[in-house]
Amino acid sequence: MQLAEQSVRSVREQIVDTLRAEVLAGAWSNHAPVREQALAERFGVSRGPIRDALQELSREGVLVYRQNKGVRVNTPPAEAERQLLQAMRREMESFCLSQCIDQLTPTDDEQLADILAELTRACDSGDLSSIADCDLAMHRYLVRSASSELEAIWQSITSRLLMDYSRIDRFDQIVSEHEAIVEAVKQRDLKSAQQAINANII
Amino acid sequence: MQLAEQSVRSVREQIVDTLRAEVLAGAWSNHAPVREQALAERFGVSRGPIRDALQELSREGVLVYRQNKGVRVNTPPAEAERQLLQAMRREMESFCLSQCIDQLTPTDDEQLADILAELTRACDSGDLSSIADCDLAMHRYLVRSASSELEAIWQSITSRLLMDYSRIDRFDQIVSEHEAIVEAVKQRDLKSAQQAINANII
DNA sequence: TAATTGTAAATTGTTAACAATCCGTTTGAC
DNA sequence: GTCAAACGGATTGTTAACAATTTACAATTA
Repeated sequence: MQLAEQSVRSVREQIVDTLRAEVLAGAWSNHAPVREQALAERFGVSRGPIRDALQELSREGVLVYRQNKGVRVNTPPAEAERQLLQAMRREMESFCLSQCIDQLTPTDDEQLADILAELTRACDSGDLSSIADCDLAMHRYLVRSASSELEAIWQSITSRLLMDYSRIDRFDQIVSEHEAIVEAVKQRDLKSAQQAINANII
Repeated sequence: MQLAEQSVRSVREQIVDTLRAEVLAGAWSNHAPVREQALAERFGVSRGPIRDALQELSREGVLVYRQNKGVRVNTPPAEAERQLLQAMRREMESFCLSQCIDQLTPTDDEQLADILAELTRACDSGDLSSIADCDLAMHRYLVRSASSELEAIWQSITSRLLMDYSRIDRFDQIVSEHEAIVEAVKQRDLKSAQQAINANII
């Protein structure tokens, strides 16, 4: 894992991550169109990087793009699609765990613990955007540890699944579920970790 | 299915489709970097739409983007990843068939027959780029008929899988496999169609 | 020679202006 | 009064110029 590479993130990446967290946290309406100029002013850049970010989020499924009409927030998938996407997400994360769990180092354990701590803080304060961010960050960490190649697909599936993130009310359960994941991973117990992941993806 | 919408394709979409077909057909080296200016001149547009297209293909997994260094052709996935991606692709296409097969119309049958005819021509002439294009077009048609939402994920999986497309030598087998798919779909025989799809995805 | 520094060309990243398109409103004919 | 065409503001799409970064190569030094 190259920390130096990751700490320098492009303007587009930062905008993408910010907007994604907001949308998945339910902070945006899916009726009002998203205006490029307004976002450009908010982030203090021109429309170019904004368009890049919106395009990426559209490809990812968070937003929907229509020619000459800009983007809007995507709608949740139909139930049948949702079940398929969920099955695929479980399959991917189980696979990634099996690939990476024996190669993780104490450093990785610390990073996961850090994410868990931040998730706990976010749940305490009830900051939905931050909760969504931390929740996904932990799963993403495990996926990325196994294969950066699969990360984009995972993100695409996850983004489409979590459209109803704002309905969460049991913050404590989120924390305990992720504690179980971190603990099982720390023990290098593949079966338990996969179980914990499956229990968390509902 | 809105044909009017689809027949008007944006500049970016056309460039994306053209470049994807070429890369998947093995026409590009994965050593030489891709230059934006050269592509802009080739397509007769400015670098803007080219950058959009390259970004989309990067997100899709056909190309790999590195900050300030442009893009290059992606490398094939490791064997373990390839197997996962293949399983996911099978799962998706089986699902999409089950969703759409009873809602297809004779018009859809004709469209599939058209794609098959074009695939046959492409195999006769040995045009790898066109073969890749037609092969994917048929599968994409079925996926899109079930859910335009899933199309992007399917494309992302498929693009990463087909990196070794240029190694195909048995053109006649490609045609017969797709004939089986079209026939089973025409009969609205879900089981047979799923079998034919699975046999084709290897 | 090998390693390092400096420099210029090439390339990507960003911006602002301009063109094309969309959408609500007005105008006008019937 | 109703409908359709035309207008105008707002928004997206494209372009070309400029800024920042990388890369290749020459010059310098140990």
